Amino acid sequence: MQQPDQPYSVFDSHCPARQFFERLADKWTLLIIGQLRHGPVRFNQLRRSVDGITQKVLSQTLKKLERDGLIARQVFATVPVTVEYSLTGLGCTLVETFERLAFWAESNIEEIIAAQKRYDVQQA
Amino acid sequence: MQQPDQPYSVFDSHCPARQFFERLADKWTLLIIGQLRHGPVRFNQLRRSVDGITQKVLSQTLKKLERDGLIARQVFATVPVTVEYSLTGLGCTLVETFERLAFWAESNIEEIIAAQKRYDVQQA
DNA sequence: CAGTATCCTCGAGGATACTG
DNA sequence: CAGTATCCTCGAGGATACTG
Repeated sequence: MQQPDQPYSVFDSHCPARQFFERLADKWTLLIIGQLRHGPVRFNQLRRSVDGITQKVLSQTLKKLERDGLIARQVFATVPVTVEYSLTGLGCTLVETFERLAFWAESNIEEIIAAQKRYDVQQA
Repeated sequence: MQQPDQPYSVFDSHCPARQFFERLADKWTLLIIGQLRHGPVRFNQLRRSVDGITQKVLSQTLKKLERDGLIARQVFATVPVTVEYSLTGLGCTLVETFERLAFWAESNIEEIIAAQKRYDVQQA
């Protein structure tokens, strides 16, 4: 028996976990998950709150996330129609990871900018 | 005073933290950070262990990470020359985040694949 | 060994217009 | 409101050859 408890590795490009890891590490996936962390949000609300995303890309990303079982899509028969997106149980388990990453980025950005300046001076 | 403790948000596209968040969420950055988590690694070792990465992209990504102050580059005057990459203190604080993300992907990939199958059947 | 230099592909994603 | 349809740009990143 070889590694019965961990058959999947994000370092192996043929591994399904790696495929999904690359999906997580895309421009919008985690930001959308993050916006849903406090409850359901409508399509255009999402579009406004995730600064810079276009309709098409938001629509595509939501569809992929729904397919992965991370978010749920619920349609309300109002006029005009309303659609709410929310996290599934699986999606919820990912939120903490998003929060850590976001918190890290927001906390350490100043130190990173300082490092970049040092580096650029050294190169010049 | 408005939000003195949290001037940066990853949801704002003009914010430096968002810029860096997008950098974190790229195809290779976190995988490289992850490979360095047990100590220094040489260039070609990295290339072999991060499955699928090319020389050029590895080189580019390492340079960016060094500029950000997340990794350190040390040259040894052997013949031929040897170069070791290692995490800085700042880089180390990011490793835990990588590990959580990798662990999440490896743990939940089967549930995700099952959700995808259900979705595809429903659509057909 | 640890890269750089060149050329090139290809698909993510932006812009814009339209719709049930 | 919540999308779809089309067209198009542009740059990440792959392939290959070369080098101190």
